[in-house]
Amino acid sequence: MPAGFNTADMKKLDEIVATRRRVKQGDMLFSNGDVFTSLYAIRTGFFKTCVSTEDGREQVTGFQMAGEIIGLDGIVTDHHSCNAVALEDAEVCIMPFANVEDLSREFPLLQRHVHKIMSREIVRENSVMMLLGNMRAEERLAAFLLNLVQRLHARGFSQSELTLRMSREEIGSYLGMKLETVSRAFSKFSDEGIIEVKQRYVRILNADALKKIFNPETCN
Amino acid sequence: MPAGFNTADMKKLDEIVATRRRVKQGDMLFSNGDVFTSLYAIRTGFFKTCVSTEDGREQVTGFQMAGEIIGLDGIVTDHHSCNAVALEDAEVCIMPFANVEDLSREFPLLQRHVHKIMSREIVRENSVMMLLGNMRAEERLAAFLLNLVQRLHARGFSQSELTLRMSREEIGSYLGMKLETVSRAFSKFSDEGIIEVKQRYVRILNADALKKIFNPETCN
DNA sequence: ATGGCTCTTTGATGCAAATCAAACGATAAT
DNA sequence: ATTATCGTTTGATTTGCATCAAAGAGCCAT
Repeated sequence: MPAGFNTADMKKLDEIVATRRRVKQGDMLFSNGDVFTSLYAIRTGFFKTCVSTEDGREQVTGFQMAGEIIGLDGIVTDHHSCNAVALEDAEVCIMPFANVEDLSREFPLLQRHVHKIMSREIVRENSVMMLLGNMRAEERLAAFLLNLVQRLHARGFSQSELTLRMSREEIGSYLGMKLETVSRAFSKFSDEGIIEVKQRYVRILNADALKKIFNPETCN
Repeated sequence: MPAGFNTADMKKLDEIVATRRRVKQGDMLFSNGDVFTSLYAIRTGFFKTCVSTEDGREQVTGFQMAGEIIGLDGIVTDHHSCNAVALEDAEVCIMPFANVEDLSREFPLLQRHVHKIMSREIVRENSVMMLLGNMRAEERLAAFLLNLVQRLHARGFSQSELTLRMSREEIGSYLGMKLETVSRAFSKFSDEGIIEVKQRYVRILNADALKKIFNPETCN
């Protein structure tokens, strides 16, 4: 929540975040076709969102962690168009969207906040399109790791160590590559001494090298 | 604009759409780094939006036509993160975002409308991610053509004929493939009698066949 | 018309990633 | 402990698309 509210305001704002829901690992918070009523703010845990075709192909559209908002896809049609799956036991705040809209009209700061969240998601997806459309396998994985660790660092975790919450297959689905290719890219980075990998544990030994792979120009 | 307003309201709402701007073919409406002040509603003409990396790779993130809104990317940072280029002479309504937000607080219907526009963009990008991550070249082109013609049809144009406003290279950039591959896919469809192509003119002869290519399951 | 653009098509070749396949490691169940 | 299961790694092979290359088509300016 953004700053700049007095205590009376805060009380009102707290209401939209009043009810919570626990989601067990592997369970869906919502799924394609569900009626949309609420946005969800992740309190703890880790989610993936994915869309799928009738013939069973699945595309992971994002990985979300504490503090991030999911469910925005449901606004346009009043129905969700993707699945949100907990990759570990999680807890979310349920924010009934009608309340969000009501309070947004009352509090310009909240309104602005909501708009920024949606815009941020649009911009994020733009850069995923760049990833999928223009980058090679290793560039994609480098970008993915840097993005993950940066978001974790912003939450107080290490900027060089992380434990992946998702499988190689899920990473591959997000990055538009097969699990074997993901695995090979991990091994390559490991061989080159850029990272240390042990299953889902990853330590970044040479962040600059990763950045250089992701974008050869920026870091000389 | 959504229905359901009285004339007094409409007058106010008209204000946010009061000023217009012409954009010549090839010119940019806004570009990466520009300060964000306004959304733009396309009145006439055709745009592409694209992001690019420092090393010059470009990804077209969308093609927009009359009635569609561009500029949403700028909200989150107050600066645009992509370029909007007119693919033909165009005219847009400038909608200062501060006004949009002010009036959204006053008119719930407008507020809802703005939210839906942003959500629609998120959902669209989700399906582009599916396209880029999971589909083969011909599936992508089939999906692209079907999407384009559907949007044109919704605007009163033919559901079987269209004139492309973008080059093979731009189509390729959007779909994550090279211009030669785009050209080959066009030729293949043409050889199979699914479409008729003459440069940028395309006539869809067998929409069902296109749908089947896009999604083998749905149409038996 | 003519030459000089740009865009498009088509062919030949190369390569990055997919696919196929098998072994390995970690975890959970008996 | 032993087996089964799932996720991961690694190797061999195939393939779809990229790349390289050149010719053709449309368009503009002179």
